[in-house]
Amino acid sequence: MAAKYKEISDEIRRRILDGEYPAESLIPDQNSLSKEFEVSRMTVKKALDIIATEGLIYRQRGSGTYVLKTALLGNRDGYLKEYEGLTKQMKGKSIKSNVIQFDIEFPDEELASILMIEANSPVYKIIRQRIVEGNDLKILEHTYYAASLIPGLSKEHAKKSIYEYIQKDLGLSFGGAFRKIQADKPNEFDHKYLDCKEHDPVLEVEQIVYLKNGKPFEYSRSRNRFDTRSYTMVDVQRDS
Amino acid sequence: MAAKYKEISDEIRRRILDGEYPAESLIPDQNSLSKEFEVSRMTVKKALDIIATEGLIYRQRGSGTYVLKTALLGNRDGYLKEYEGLTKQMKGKSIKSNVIQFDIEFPDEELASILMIEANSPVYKIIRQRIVEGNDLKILEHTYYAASLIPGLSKEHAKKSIYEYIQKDLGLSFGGAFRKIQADKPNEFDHKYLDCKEHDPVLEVEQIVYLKNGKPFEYSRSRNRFDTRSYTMVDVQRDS
DNA sequence: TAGTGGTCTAGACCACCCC
DNA sequence: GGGTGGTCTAGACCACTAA
Repeated sequence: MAAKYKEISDEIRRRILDGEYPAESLIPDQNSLSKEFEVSRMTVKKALDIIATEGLIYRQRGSGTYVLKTALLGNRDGYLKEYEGLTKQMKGKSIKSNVIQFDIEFPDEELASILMIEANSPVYKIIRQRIVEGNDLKILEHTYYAASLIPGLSKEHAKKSIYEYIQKDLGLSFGGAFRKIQADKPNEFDHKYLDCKEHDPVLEVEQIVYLKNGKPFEYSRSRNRFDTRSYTMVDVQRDS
Repeated sequence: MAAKYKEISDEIRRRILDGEYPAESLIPDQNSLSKEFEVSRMTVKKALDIIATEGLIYRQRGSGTYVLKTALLGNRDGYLKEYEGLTKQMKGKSIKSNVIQFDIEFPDEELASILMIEANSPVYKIIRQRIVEGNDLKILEHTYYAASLIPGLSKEHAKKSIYEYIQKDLGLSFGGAFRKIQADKPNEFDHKYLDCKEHDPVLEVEQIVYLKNGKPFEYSRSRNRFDTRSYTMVDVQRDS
């Protein structure tokens, strides 16, 4: 049983996306909604808070709650929730993972520091070429996992979805990620696996992914040829 | 008079950053905090919600609230809150703005659609080279403003801070932004104003910035030489 | 002045962790 | 079983907008 505010926010989001609450229009006030859903006004407000951080509505004291006409911008191409994993992110599309390297080794000083582990605590080093079918989209991922946190990882998992193994088989939850996006010149790997021409720029997303308890378990660099991928995000001002 | 939950979250954040609540430690439970600050537990929780979305703490039902050891990662280089404007973002550093072009013109079809204006509603077109002093950091900005929303913009404002004009003089507030980050090959402008070598990749941030009422007022592309700038961000999973 | 959203309370119940 | 955080309530007061 989900929380009430979650169910209500899901319902209101649906009404906006389905056009029952059209863009630019006022939606019912919080008192009406609390009567309709038979909850307290606080619970309605909490539901609206979620919709607001998603950029769908705009509230003004004394006036009401409006549907923003930008509410339907959604379905962004590379919407950056990378900790969902590429497999989930590209849902509906089939992904082929070509495992180029799968090793277990000791981290160098920098990597040990990033993953907050000791120098004698091993890490998995995995390089994969991911191919999104029917899309001509190729991605090159250099990934390290702390073996102490993600035990039993195998090349078989790497061929499918590592995140599925971590979440379903190991029962771990992700807490968030720290990311750096940058452009780079292509290297030999990129030429080979991304079909880069000699001077084609590369877009790299470097990330550290954390478990819910704050422990970093993954460090990765995901490289894309400049003309195949971009990252989009929505930033909503808090307050109001 | 700020809201209580805001004051409390500011105070708790300070305690974490100052080390009064050390990394990895448990902070006082919500009942203790509500007694200390003389507010209800709901208000304490709302304050902690803010700190949690900032990635400083981790809460576990039945167990308590911990300071994450990643809490001090802050001070990221190009932390992506671009709607603050470069001037504010680079606070402490002096910025020189070299106005390359300042025009008012009619938008083409695509731009009119992006800014949600009519084809006969004029826009300011501004190209600026921004130079962060002592940093050798150069940025090339191509910007369009809807003239109907940002009246009275002048070349003088462009030499200083346009955002300051919008916020202080016009009294407008920003609601958020939609961004796309991508890599690109350098063009003639980049060679000239970013000191790009012939094949140096460029990192471009394309953004649409909205006012609080959801109206888009700015479309811009900010270009940086690949080795001078990266964008970092923190993504925290909701829930828990 | 009526109606809106923002904040806050005091208390309640629940799910969960740890002892 | 005792303590934690998550949710929810019913009502209150306030700030603001609009008529």
